Amino acid sequence: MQPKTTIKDVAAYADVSIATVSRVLNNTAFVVPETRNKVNVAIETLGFIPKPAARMLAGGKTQTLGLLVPEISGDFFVPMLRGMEQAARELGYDLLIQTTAYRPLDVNRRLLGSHNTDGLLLFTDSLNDEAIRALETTGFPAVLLYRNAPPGSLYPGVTVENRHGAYSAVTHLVETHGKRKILFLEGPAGNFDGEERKRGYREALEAHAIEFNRERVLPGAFSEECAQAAVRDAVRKRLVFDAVFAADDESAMGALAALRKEGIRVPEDVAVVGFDDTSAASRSAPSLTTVRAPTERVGTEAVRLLTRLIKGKKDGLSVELPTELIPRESCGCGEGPGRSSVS
Amino acid sequence: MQPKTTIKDVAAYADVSIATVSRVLNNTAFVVPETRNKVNVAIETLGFIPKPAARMLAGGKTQTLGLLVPEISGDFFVPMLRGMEQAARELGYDLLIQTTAYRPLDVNRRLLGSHNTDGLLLFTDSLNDEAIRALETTGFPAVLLYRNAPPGSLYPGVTVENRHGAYSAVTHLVETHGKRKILFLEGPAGNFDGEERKRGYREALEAHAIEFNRERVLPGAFSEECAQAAVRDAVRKRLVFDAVFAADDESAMGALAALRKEGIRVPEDVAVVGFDDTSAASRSAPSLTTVRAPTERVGTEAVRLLTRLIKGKKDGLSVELPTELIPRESCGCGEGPGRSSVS
DNA sequence: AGTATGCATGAAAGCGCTTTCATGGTGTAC
DNA sequence: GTACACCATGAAAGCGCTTTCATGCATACT
Repeated sequence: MQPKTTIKDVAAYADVSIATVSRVLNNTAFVVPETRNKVNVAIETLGFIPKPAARMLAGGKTQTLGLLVPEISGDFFVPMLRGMEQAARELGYDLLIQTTAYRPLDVNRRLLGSHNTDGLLLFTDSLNDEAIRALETTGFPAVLLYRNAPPGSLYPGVTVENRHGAYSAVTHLVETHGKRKILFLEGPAGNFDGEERKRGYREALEAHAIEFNRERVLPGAFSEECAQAAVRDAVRKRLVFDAVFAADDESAMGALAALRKEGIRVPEDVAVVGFDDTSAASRSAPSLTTVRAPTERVGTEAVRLLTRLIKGKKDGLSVELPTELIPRESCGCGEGPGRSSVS
Repeated sequence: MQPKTTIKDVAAYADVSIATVSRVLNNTAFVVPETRNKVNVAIETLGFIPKPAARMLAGGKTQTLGLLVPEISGDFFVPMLRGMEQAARELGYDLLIQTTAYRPLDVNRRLLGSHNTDGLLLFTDSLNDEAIRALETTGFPAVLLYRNAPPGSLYPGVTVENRHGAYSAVTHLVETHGKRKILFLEGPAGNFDGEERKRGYREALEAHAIEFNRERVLPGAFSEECAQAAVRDAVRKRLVFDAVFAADDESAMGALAALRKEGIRVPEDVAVVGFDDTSAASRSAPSLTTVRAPTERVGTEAVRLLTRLIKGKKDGLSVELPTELIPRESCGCGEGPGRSSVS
């Protein structure tokens, strides 16, 4: 790739005007096959690659999608990103990653201004409701990940069946394993997924005529440390429970760790169920029963939706992807060697 | 942010020429404080943000760094990316992510062409030696991650002390735990880190007068599944060993799983040590003794190096970051409750 | 044959910015 | 008082591409 091949060179080589080259490049108008051929040969020979910056300046599009996340962390980040990258590539877009961690308000300026993405993927809590609404008034395309639009916004969202997933997890604990004193490790305050999962938990209790007990709701904050501390305290306070349903796998891992350290057997004494099915879930000992969320698909769907929005297709409705309970050892389902071989 | 504020508007508002606006924007020439002030006020008032595309077209720089990875996966990806993102942001660059998975050869074209990054972060095996050399002949700035430059290339690389880390891990197994029949789960063929770690393993054996035994080198491929299968086979083939040193944590996790399933106790019967200290290492049961690699710093250092290269500073020498052995339960060091509470 | 219609192509005007070069107004020196 | 620098600023030329708009040729119609 010669650094300096421009559309002019191609035009000269093919003996046509730059307009024609542009036309075959973008397929924006009919070009006689013969001419088209000459141009293609020239492009190939010269190894010409259109400069996106110029393209963008002239045309207005960047072919770049911005991903906004509060911080880069968590086991589900990798599959989600993988899904996005793949979809973006297939659709001819690039992916720009930015964290909002240190400039939560300044975002519009920086992102829309500074890099001119064609659209934004807004991860959960990357932007607050107000910022989202503000963004929408500018008419900028965006889709929300793992949350729905705030009141007053029409941005589509890509979510997973949180309530259904939580509902089936709790139902499984009750119906299959006869548990009735189920702790819930909730998510960070205000987090969409967390709230929905909690709702599913409550609905399942209700459906089985189990009274909801505030004391059984502990902070998990989607954090292993936090969950671990909470469960440890619960044990030491002699809180009685026979199962733990965590709002996410990280919390579930924390619960597992706390219980182990307190000498409580899982799943014999206490069953544990998580949510997400991160890669760690199947690895732990005991392996973690959890609700599988199609994380990678969330990424691809979000990108698809966004690109449609960008193209002006207003069919971009919110998507809710299915979740599924994956029974493993930690609830008592796993047949595997599990801990038996360990002892 | 009005979508259509341009430098012209600012110039008009401040009653100066666009050249002057550009000058205060970029601080490229002295501007009388009074004028500068007028301009700044105009910029502020109008909420003006220079368009990067135009900037780039005119000036030549994109302020964007490209990250090339073969595929998005693995526990270490998140911290590395976090490090990069942070450094990039601090230095005023954006991060563009691309996988080479489906177009391993086409890269130059697509990446350099299609998005005009100012420089490239090349992850391990994202590009083969030839492609790297080819890239270098174009004079394009790049730095290598987790590998050194191939012969004939002068690109700087950011690596970790693989040999030292491996050496100390094996030494620990030998000296502290009296192990002498140590299996090695090697990395993918040709992988830089893997090769270096293997070298460290061999050197440590040699230093302790333990004969190197080809049979004790098993494929791990940085993959949990692969490692698990390899260890399982080894056990079933009645291969004798008292420790496993895995070239990375994923493999180590595979080993842990295989041993557990085969009814072999860790660390009593067999000690296991990994490499990387991914987040999963401290979570597993037993927790994994491993060599900590400063993954996040690899990201930040790489970005720093790259931006220097871009600025033409030739001081960009390769960096090797320190590693450190983290003793936990899986080698027999952990004091924690570990598996005792489980049984 | 003469005019109308269609259509592939070329010429040229930007897109928004950076940067060179020209300009005119000071300040200094003779 | 004239001459020479010096320097802040403006005018204008691109950067490489897309996209009207105009053009000219070939075909179709009366």
